[in-house]
Amino acid sequence: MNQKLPKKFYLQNDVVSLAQKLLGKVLCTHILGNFTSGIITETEAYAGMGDRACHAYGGKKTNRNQIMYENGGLAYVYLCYGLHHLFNVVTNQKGQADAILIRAIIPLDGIDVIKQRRKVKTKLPPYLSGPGVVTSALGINLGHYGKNLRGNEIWIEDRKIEIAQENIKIGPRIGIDYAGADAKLPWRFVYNLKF
DNA sequence: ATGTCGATTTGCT
DNA sequence: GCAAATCGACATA
Repeated sequence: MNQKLPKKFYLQNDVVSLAQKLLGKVLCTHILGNFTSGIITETEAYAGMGDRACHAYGGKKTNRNQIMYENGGLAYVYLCYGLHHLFNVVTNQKGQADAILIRAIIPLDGIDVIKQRRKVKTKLPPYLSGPGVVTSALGINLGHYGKNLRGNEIWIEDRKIEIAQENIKIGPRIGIDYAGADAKLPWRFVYNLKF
C-alpha cells in the first residue's frame, strides 16, 4: 500500500507530462504530529529557463528559486504576494529548473486538522482549490523549502487512484499574463471531479 | 536606496 | 464586484 513515488519519477525531463501524472497522486504532510493528506487534482507545469512564466526564465537564479536547479524530488515553497505560500514539486535533473505547482487537492486524511487550519466552522468543502489554500490546509510553510519529498515530513504517494483521461481538463495557466505567448500554453491540468 | 509588481485569497461594499 | 494585505525579486537612479 501507500507507496511513496520513487526518486526516478521526479528526475524525468518532461515536466508537462509529469504534471499530468501527478493528478490522482496523494500529497501527504506530517507536521507537528499532525498527519494530513489530499489527492492532487490540479497542477501547472513550469518548464524552467525556457518558460517565461517560470521564476527561472532565462537562467535567472536567486536565493529564492535556486532549489529549482537541484535534482527533482524536492519541495519548492515560496511566498507570493507577501502572504501566500505556494507549493511546487521540483523535477528534472540538477541544472534544469523545472517545477510543478500544486493548485488544488481533495482532503483525505486529517480532516479535522485541515478544518482547524482553514478556520472552517462546520463542513469542509469537498475539495480545496487554490495554491495558497492547499498549503494552508496541509500546513506547508517556508520551513519546507528544499525538503526531500521522500522524507517523513512531506511526501507524495501513489495509491493507484485511477484517473480517466476524459476527466482531465487541460487549459492555460493562471495569473501569468505577463508571460506573453507562454501564458497561453496548455500546461494546466485539472482533474474534473464528479462524485 | 527606493519603487513597482507578482504563479493570490479574503472580506467588505 | 473590487480593494486590501504584505514581502521578495527586479528595475531604475
